Amino acid sequence: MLDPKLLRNDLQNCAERLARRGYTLDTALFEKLESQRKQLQVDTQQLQSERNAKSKAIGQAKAKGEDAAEFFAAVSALGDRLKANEEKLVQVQRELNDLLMSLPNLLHESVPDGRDEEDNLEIRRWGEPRKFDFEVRDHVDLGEATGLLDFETAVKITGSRFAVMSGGIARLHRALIQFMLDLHSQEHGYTETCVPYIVNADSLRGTGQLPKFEDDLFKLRHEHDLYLIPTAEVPVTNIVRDVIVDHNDMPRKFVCHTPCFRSEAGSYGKDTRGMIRQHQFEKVEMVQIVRPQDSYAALEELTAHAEEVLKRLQLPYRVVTLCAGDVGFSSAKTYDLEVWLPGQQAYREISSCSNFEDFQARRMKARWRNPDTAKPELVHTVNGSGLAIGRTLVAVLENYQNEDGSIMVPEVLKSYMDSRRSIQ
RNA sequence: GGAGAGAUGGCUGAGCGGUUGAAAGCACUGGUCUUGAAAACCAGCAUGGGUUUAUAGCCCAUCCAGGGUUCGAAUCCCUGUCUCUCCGCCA
Repeated sequence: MLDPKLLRNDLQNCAERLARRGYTLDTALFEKLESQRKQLQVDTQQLQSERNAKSKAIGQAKAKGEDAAEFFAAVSALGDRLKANEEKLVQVQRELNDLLMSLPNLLHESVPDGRDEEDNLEIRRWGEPRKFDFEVRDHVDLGEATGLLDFETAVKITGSRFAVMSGGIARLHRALIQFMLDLHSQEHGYTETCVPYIVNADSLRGTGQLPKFEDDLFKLRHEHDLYLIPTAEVPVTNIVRDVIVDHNDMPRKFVCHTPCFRSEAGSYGKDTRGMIRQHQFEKVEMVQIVRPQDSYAALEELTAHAEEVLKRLQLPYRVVTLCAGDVGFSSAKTYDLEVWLPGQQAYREISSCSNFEDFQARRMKARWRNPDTAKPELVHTVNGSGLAIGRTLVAVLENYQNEDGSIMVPEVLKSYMDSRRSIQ
């Protein structure tokens, strides 16, 4: 959520900054609701103040044993007006809050202009795509060749956009999870965390998936509003919801492996082949809770942590800064890591690292006590995938393939794979 | 699933329907004392919002959440959520 005070004091500027994203802020509506709110709130509080004063006088009169009858009528008369005012105020505040909750974050000034992913800015590349002296296969063909990746059976069990892995590929999949958790927890200073995969609506509002993106979620049939998590970001970041974090504990750094569930509504016909876009996939996520002044350094650090995974796996990748039109709803700035996929002859997203500044923190009331002011202030939240397991698996299969369809095991994974050298 | 008990400030924990935003303790901050520290003593110390140039004042709200009773609710009533104890079931 944006700072309501900023919107009130500098509405035009906010509207211009939101326009960079392609978002049109209805300034007239905001101003109308805001002026109504102001009038109603001032009036209501004035009436409350009168009521309090008179009720207090009754109490004092009674304490002295005096007759308080004369006050009674005066206070009763206030009652109806007060109630009517309060009801209107609540209504306007609700409308204002709905509007506020639907506004995306303001972008950091370093975010490049642009409309969509075509305009994203590549900032660096690492690794040379391997030259193959045979015709490369994509991961679907490789999975078929080894018989260890089965989409048809998954369709029978559940439906489209699921996969069944077995044998060496299932093992490789698990090895990737272990490797990433170990790297981030042992070398990058993150606390390994295990969280619920089902969350309530408050948590989803906190990180920004609700109220706008309910269609992207799997909602459970249950007496309460519960959802499968679309990313570990939701449960992990909400650890600090309604919490005042001790400044000595900052930054808090969490690494967490979870499955992720996404309905992929609106991506019909997109990436229908293979494991790139599934309703269920595993991900290792990094989340940092930091002081505001540290959040951009944290974003660089966390992005480097994600890159380190690709470097150790010897997978070529590039880093792009998302342009204004492509940055997600809650983010102020996002770097995407894109891994080289020989089967597609393209770089494909494998990690997304974002600084949300105080946008999520304001929704979550996640704060820290600033020792300089002694006041609770909003934290900044930063997170990123480190990495998406399914897509990393795809990248390993395609980059490490042999002519006979077997797969070499990356050096860093051998210790997680009983020293196996290849999968076939 | 059944039966009880409970939810109060950063934490622990008092609180006959009427100056209670809330005792006390801990923690924290400042001060006195001390060569320094500790101890002791003194003082301060909730959050959100409105108004405002203002982190000054003034005002409003907040004792799990939402309703209700009342001139007035932390305190009474209803509903929900969560926690704890016992029983049942269970990986």
